[in-house]
Amino acid sequence: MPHPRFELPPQYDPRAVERELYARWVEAGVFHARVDSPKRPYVIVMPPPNVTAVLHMGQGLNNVTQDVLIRFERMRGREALWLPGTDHAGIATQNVVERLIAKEGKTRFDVGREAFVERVWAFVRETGNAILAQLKELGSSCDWSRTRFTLDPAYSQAVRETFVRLWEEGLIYRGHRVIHWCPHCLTALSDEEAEAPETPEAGKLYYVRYPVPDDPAGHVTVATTRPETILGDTAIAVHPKDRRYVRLVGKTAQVPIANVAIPIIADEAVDPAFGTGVVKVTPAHDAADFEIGLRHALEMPLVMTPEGRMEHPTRVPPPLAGLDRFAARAEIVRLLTAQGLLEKVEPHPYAPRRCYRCDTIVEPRLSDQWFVRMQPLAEPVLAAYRRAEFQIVPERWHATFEQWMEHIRDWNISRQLWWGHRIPVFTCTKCRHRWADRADPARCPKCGGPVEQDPDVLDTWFSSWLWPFATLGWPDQTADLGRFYPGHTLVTAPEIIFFWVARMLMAGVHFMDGRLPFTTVYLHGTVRDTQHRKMSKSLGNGIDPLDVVRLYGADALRWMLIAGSSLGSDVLLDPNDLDTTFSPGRNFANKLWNIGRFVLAQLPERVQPLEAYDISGLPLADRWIVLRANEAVRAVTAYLEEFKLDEAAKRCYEFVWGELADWYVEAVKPRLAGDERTAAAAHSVLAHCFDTALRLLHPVVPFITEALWQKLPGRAEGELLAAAPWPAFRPALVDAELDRQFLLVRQVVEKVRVIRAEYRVPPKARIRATITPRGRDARGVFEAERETIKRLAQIEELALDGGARGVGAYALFGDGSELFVALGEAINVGQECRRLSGELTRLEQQLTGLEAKLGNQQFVARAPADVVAKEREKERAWRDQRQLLADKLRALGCS
RNA sequence: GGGCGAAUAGCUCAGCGGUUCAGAGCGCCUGCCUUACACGCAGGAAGUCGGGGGUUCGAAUCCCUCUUCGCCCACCA
Repeated sequence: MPHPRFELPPQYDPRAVERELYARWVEAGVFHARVDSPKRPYVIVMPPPNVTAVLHMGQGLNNVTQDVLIRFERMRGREALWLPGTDHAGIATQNVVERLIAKEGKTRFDVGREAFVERVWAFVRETGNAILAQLKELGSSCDWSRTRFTLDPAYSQAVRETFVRLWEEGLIYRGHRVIHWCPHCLTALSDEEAEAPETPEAGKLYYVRYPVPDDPAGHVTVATTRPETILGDTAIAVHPKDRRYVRLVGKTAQVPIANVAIPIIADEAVDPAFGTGVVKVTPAHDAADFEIGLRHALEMPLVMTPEGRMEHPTRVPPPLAGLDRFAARAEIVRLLTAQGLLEKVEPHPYAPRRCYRCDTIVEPRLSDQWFVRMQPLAEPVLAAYRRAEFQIVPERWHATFEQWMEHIRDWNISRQLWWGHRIPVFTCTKCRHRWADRADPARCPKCGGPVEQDPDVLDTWFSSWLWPFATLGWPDQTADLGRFYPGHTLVTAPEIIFFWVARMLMAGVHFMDGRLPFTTVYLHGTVRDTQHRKMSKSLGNGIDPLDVVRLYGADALRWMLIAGSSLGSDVLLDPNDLDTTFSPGRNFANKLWNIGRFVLAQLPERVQPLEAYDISGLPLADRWIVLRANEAVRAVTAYLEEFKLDEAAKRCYEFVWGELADWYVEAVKPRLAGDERTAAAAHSVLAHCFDTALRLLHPVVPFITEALWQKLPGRAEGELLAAAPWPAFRPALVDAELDRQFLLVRQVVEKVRVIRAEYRVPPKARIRATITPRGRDARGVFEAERETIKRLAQIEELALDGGARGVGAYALFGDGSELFVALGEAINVGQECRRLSGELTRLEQQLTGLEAKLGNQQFVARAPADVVAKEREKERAWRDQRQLLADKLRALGCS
C-alpha cells in the first residue's frame, strides 16, 4: 500500500503545480544573482522584447533556450544572472498609439508632442510589460529584481552619455544624403529597417522618351520603374564607353511634363546592358542617383512632400500637385502616353523596400540626418572575432557576419519620431553654435544666446546596443557592473544579428575598454509554419504559446522547442494540429510523472544513499542502471556545454524512458516484492537514478521535475531542485563489459517477447484464468478455448523440457522480469544467456512445428467480438470528448 | 548578382570527415486495461538516405555536377 503522502493522480496536471512552483522559486530567491557571491558569475542578458509586445512562439523559443542555459549553469554552481527587460521600441510603439488616436480622428500633430509622448507613456504603463508576466508562465528564471526598460531615467542617461562621447570623438556627423524614408511613419529608417520583400512583385518598366532637340534622333529613351520621379530628374546619364550614346554627352534633354532642360552626362555607374543603357538621374529620390549627382554637382530637387505627395514650385504642374506618388505615377503614365512619349511598357520584377513596422513602401529621400561613423567601431570587433575572442554558433554564420562587418556602412541614428531618446544636440539660435550636451543647457555657452534642441529622437537600436552594460548601471561604476560585465552567452535570432548583435559587440569594445559583452553568440532558428512561413500575427498562422501552456503545460511547450529542433535550424510547427506537435512533450512529462508515482510508492521513509553500497556487489540490473545514469550525466553535460540542447534533451529521454522505465523498473519489480534486504538495494538504486534523471532534466522541463523532486524522501525544508547541484560524472564507474552483459540479457528477453507475440501467448493472469477451472467465466468454455488450454499446456511442456529451473517457462508466461532476476543471479551471465538463447531458438522451431500440426487455428482464444467492440467504442468516445475539450480551450485561448 | 542552408520511413526531423548508419517521435498494423503510466505496454510493416558522376576494398556520410525548396546580403534604374 503506498503511503498516502504519495497518492498522486495517474496523470500529470501541469496547471496544478506550475504557478505555485514558480512562486516558490521566486520567493526563495533562486533567480536572484548576488553581487557578493563567491561563485563565478554566468550572465545572459535577455533580448528585450518590445514593451507593448505580446508573447509569440519566436520569443518562446528564445526565452526557453536562455532558460535552459541559465538553469544548467546555475545548477553547476555559477552565480547565474539572467537579466530581463523591455525595449521602448520607438516606431513600433509610436505606431500603436498613433493608430489609437487615429480612431479619435486625430494625428500626433493634432495632439502635440508633449501630450502625445504622455499618451504613449500612459499606454505603456497600462498595457506594457505584459510580456514579462507571460515569460514567467514559461518558467523563465530571470532575476526580476534587475528588470530594466530602455527609457528608464538611468538608462536614458547612459544613452545620452554614449551619444555625447561619440560626438566628442567625432564619430557622429550630420549627413545630407538620400536615406530610406517612410511616408507613413514620417521618419527616416536605417538600412536594416527598410526591408526588401522576400519575392519581387510584378512591376513594370516604362520606356520614356526625353526629347533632345539638337540631336538627329530627336529624343533619347530611358527605362524606369518609377515614372513619378521623372519630375525630379536633373540629368540623363550614359556609360562613358557606350558607343551608342557618346555623341549625346554634353547635349541637353528635355524632361517631359516638368519641362526642364537637363544635361546628358557620362557616368561609370550606368549599366549599358540594362534597359536602353540610358538612365534618368533623380538625385533627391534615389541613393544611386544621389551619388551621381554629387559627382556631377547636379541640382537635387525634392519633388515630394514627406507624406509622399507630389509637390514642387516649378517642376510639378498643377494637375499633379498634391497627388499621392502612386496616383501620380498613373497620371504621369497617362500624360506621357497622350504626348506620345511612352515608347513601351514591359513587365519587370519590382522589389521596393518596405518599412519594417508599417509595411509602407519606402521612399528614398534626400534629407539631413545624424550618422555614426561605423568603421572605427567595427574594426576592433572584427579583429577580436578573427582572434576568436568570441564565437558564433552555429558556425555557418561566420561568412555573413564577417562580410557585413567588412562592408559596414554608416548608421543613420536620427528618427523623426517623438517616442524615444531625444537627440542631445543643441543649437544656439543666435550664434548658430551646435554641440552635444550631457545636461540640458539653459543658454549658449559661447554667446549666452537662447538654445534649441534637435527635434529628432534616436533610433531604438541606439539604446539597445548598450544593453549588456547600461542595464548594469553604466556609466556609473556600480557593483553590478564590476561583477556581471562582461557576460557570457547571447541568445537571439539571426534576423537581428546586424540590428543588434554586431552593434552590441561594437559598443562593448568601444565603451567598456575593449571588453566584449559576451563570449558566445547563440543563434537559434526561426519559428515557422508547415509552409515555412514565418509565424506572425499578420499572417494569422501563429500559435499562442500560452494556449499551449494551458493545454499541454509549460514543460510540454519547452520540450517541443528544445528537443524538437537542432541548433540553429528553424522550428516548424503546424498551427492546425497542436496535438501532433505538443503531445510528445506532454506524454514524456506524464511518463516521468508515473515513474515518479511508482518510485514514490516503493520507497520507504528513509532510503540508504547509494554511496552506502559497494556497487560491484549489487545485482546485474542495479549495476547496469547506475552505469547508464552515470553515462547520461556525462553525455547530457557535454551536450549542454556544446549548446546541443536538443541532443541533451533526447539523451535524457532515452535514459528515462528507454533505460530506466523500460528495463530497470521492469527488472526490479519482483525484487521489490521480495524480502526487505534485496529490496533495500533496489530502493537506493531507484532513488539515485530517478534523482539523477530529475536533475538532468530540470533545465528543460523545470516544473514537473521540481514537483516530483519535492516528493522524494529525505528532502529538507525549503530545498529546491532549481538550486540543487548538477550531478557529477564518475569516470570510475565506466564499464563496457557490464554494458555488453546486460545487452545479452536484454536480447534474450526480447527474443522471448517475439515468441510471445508471434504465438499470441496471453499474459500470465489470463493464462491462469484460462487454465484453472474456476477461471472459466460465465460465458462458459468455448471450443476454441478448450483447444487453447491444450496448446498452452503443450507450449509449457516444451519450454520446461528445454530449460533448467524453468527459466524458459518463466520467460514465456511471465512478463520478462522473472527472467531478469534469474539471469541476474547467474554465475556467468554470458554463458547463461547463450544457453537460454539456444533454448529459445529450439522452442521456437518446435512451436512452428506444433502450429503446422494443429492447423492454422490460433493458439489463444480471443475475447468475444462484442466485448472487444464495446471496449473500443468506449475508448473512442473518451478520446473524442478529450479532443472536443481541447478544441474548445484552443478556441477560447485564440479568440 | 553574391553568400549560406536544406533535400533521409506517410509527417517532423536526427545521423555527415567511412567500423552495429539505415535511426527517433508522431502516424500506421497486430496483440494487450500485465494495480506506475492506454498521455501506456509488447510486437510489427515501412526508406535503392533528391538525380547523375567520381574517390575508395567500402559512402546518407568525402569531391564534382544537376534539380527543387528556403534564408541572408546587394544602389541594377
